Amino acid sequence: MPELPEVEVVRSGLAATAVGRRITGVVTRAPALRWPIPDGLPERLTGWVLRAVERRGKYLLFAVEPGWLIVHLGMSGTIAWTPPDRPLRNHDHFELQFAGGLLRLNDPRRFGAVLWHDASEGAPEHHPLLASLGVEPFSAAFDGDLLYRATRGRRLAIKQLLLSGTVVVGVGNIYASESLFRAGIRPTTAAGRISRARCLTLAQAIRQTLAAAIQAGGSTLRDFVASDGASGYFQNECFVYDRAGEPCRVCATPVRVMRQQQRSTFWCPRCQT
DNA sequence: AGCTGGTCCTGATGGC
DNA sequence: TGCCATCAGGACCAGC
Repeated sequence: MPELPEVEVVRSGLAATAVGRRITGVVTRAPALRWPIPDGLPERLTGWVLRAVERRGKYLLFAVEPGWLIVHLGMSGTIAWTPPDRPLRNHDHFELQFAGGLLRLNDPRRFGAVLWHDASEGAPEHHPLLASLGVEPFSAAFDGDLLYRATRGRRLAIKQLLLSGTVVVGVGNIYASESLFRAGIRPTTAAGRISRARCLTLAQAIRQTLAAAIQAGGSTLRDFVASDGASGYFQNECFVYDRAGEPCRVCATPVRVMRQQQRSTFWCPRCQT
């Protein structure tokens, strides 16, 4: 489910509602998501005030004095405030308790992650999973120039390069199709054959697409909700994603769908060349 | 049965 | 030949 916009919507919701509150308890109800949930989280987290909720790519970072709780929502994860009297649902794997509030992580497919990065290991950027991520799309480091340099010599299709997260993070399957549509670039184009000018356009399209999605509260295709339970509505604003056979919003040509690396790619054969 | 928002790992390939 | 970077496919999992 969650690509960068959805994770950012969750992050900003938690930054506004959870930061500054003291953690009163931690409950782990599953031995593992994608990886084992580390032992000792209750001891590491309980009693500390949550200092910040940050984001790196699609990872959420909950900062407390001894370190960072790292959470990834995978394909199907949600983390939201839950009434204290609400019975456990299936796949409620983890929870953070605060005075007067309860955050529950629910993840049916268990592709997500709950991990710990100790302050003694330095900044969380040094965590093995975060160390080799591409740049943040809203950082000054990300522009058409970077995209141009990073794509030279690459024969991989641009859609797949965007999904890989090695150049820029946060662009998943929905926003890769949407960004390429906005940039007018065919998803199968070899990354290394995209001109400098089109790299500039694409970098801009990526930023615009992600920003618009954040503005819309993310995309709720099935089950995404923000930390307050709200659905996103960017799916209604998509130009191509999940619109196979429907008329392109720009030229009315039927939107096409194809498979790239086992993932659906949606595109307009007329607008994208 | 086949599809779904992610991404790590493995093994194959290709260039120098 | 060997080393490296790159790339494709499989794996994980539940729900519809």
